[in-house]
Amino acid sequence: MHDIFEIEETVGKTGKAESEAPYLETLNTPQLDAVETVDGAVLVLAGAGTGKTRVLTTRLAHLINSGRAYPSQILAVTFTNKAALEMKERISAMMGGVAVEGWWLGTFHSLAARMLRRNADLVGLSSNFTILNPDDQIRLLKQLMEVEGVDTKKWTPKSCISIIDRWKDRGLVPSSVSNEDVSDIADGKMPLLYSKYQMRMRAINACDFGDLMLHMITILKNPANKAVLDEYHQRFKYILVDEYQDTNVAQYLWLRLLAGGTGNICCVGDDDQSIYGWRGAEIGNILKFEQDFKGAKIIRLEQNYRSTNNILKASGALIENNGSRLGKTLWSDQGDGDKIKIGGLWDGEAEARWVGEEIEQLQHKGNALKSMAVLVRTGFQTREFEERFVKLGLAYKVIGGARFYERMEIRDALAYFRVVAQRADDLALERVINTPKRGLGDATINTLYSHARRHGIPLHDAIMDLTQSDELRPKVKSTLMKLLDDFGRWRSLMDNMNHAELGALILEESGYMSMWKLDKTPEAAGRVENLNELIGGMQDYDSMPEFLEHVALVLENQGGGSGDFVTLMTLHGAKGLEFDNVFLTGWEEGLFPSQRSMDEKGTKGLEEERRLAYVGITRARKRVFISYASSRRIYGSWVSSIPSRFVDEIPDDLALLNSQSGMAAAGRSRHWDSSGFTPKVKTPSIGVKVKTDSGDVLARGDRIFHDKFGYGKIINIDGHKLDIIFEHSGKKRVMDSFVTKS
DNA sequence: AGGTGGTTGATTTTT
DNA sequence: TCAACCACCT
Repeated sequence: MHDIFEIEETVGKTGKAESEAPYLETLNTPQLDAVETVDGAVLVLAGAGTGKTRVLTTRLAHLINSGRAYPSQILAVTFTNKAALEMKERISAMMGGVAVEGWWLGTFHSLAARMLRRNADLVGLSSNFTILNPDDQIRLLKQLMEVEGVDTKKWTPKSCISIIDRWKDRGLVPSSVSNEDVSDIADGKMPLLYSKYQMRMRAINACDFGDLMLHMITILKNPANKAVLDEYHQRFKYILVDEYQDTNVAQYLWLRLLAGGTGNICCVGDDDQSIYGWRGAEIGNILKFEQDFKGAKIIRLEQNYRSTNNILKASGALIENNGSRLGKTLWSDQGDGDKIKIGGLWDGEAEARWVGEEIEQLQHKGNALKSMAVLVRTGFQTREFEERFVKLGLAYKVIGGARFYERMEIRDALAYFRVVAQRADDLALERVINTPKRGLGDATINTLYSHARRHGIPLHDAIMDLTQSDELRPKVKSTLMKLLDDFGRWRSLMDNMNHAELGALILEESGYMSMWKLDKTPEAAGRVENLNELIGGMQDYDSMPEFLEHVALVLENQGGGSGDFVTLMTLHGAKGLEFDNVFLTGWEEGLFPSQRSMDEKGTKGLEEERRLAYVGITRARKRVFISYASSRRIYGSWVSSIPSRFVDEIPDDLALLNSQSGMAAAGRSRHWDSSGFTPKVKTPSIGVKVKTDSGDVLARGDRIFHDKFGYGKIINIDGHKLDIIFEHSGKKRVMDSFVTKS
């Protein structure tokens, strides 16, 4: 499934294993130390390409082979399903094909869900609770915001749900949200909304991702549940954690509670690769590991088996600009290799052309397209490369984007299954109650919902109530009764019928399948195909609930397929992967490092951006190309920028620079042959001055004042529209009539 | 119920 | 620029 990528991993070579165990022989000294230091707390600081996964899997195998623990006594936690699968495969291969089913090896969320299903009653849930996706979360919160009279235009449900998510990431339940955490967002009603949200979730027997961790913490730290904690302490003799730098506070608390028994916990990670702070990851977890786990031992893996020394030195020089790090220095015995090529280009189009040319040259020298990746900071940047690659006839694939389980028809089908599996799943029921059309409009739904909320019961039960009364029109009433009847019948079939067959039956009997079969829009055929694929895929699971759990927790196998193509993706998406040739594009101040990160998080934001640059460089085995453009179209308007500070942080002696004539060069003395460039004739059409109705003449670079946004600087002029970077609210496009010269 | 025009606002993303 | 969303219309 991930045959196109060489997953992060390189094999150690120079082992001197004292033990007879053959799997230890290929490890180098620190790797061996990391595998054999089994007792107590251990932090393995594993730099990029130093054999992290190998250490983790070998350690797991070693614990079992040496008789220290049975597989069922080891808790091994990863961040993504891909990493968990990778570990399972390797372990299985290493141990002669043992079956790993039933082991406690999985993602934080899947393991916590497994625990929570056994103990759901302790937090007022039943064990068949639904796991909501972000879309459901937003819809639920939106309903509550409307009930509380919060303006959902001014404060979007999406941004409000992320506040709740961050609270959950920090392990905060509604009652522990403190005053400092309250802002004027949602009229200061966020704590109220949070607690209503949790109440409603309980009423519909549902959890969001954050709850999986949060509820388990609540259970484990409650003295009344000491027996539960004791049981886990007895069970788990050893704990292994991957990507520790990405854990949030809740995950840390969960780990610490579970490790409280034996104290044998081994975390592997790299503080320099912490790039998920914006979604709650707490780099402090790895930085203060020694304080958190008394007597902890830190082992550094610094020999890199992936990249050339030039690449390692460049990334090392860059990351040294960060303040708080544990610190390590990567080295390799593979020689210096090529210098980094830096290209300064006029605009995004020229940048895409340059990258295209370099790719073709590499190709002529015998490099396969799949050895190359073009990495961008933000999704929209891929477009210009795609256009260029299409022109050149270069095969490429964009990784990331819409996934199978996010397609509309798949979600609808899953919503039917969810209601069958768990009748209280309001959000699923709401989704399909009138799909296909059954003549149930907004008015009816609102009546049902207000009844449900008033009585604190799920929608499903509200429908049962109201179909016993005369509040609804007879037509509506009979439609609803028929629907409940259908769901009841499907539910009763669940135990006796094959779940895939049942799935097909539901889609037929509900009329959902025929809705698409009769649809004559161009995409309808594809949707029918997708639905059939969904039914087919269900066969791989043992039951309907197991299938739904998989869908809720497991991401799509992205980027599959074979063939030779250039990979295009974001820097975040590239973490954990490696390529011979890596193109790092759009290295401009404001874009990378992103202005928004710096505005919102200051130095912390900048340092995370720098770690992102570090991750980017260290993806490369042989060659790194970095490019920046002096102007580029962003959201329709031209933006000029200077080269990223990160470009300057690459030492001159490791890089060669060429920039298109007339451009300000980033570094001073680096030059490589300039024959590769054709000077660009056309310069982007950018206005420089405008006269406002009030008679002011505004020019690019002027400092201005805007009634709503305050002070800012004009970066571009397009007729009477100005692009301005405001000191407090970032870049905005405004009309000149609202602006005065300051 | 379905279509339309006007406004808005826009990273990074896994589970 | 462009897509998503909503209010309003047919």
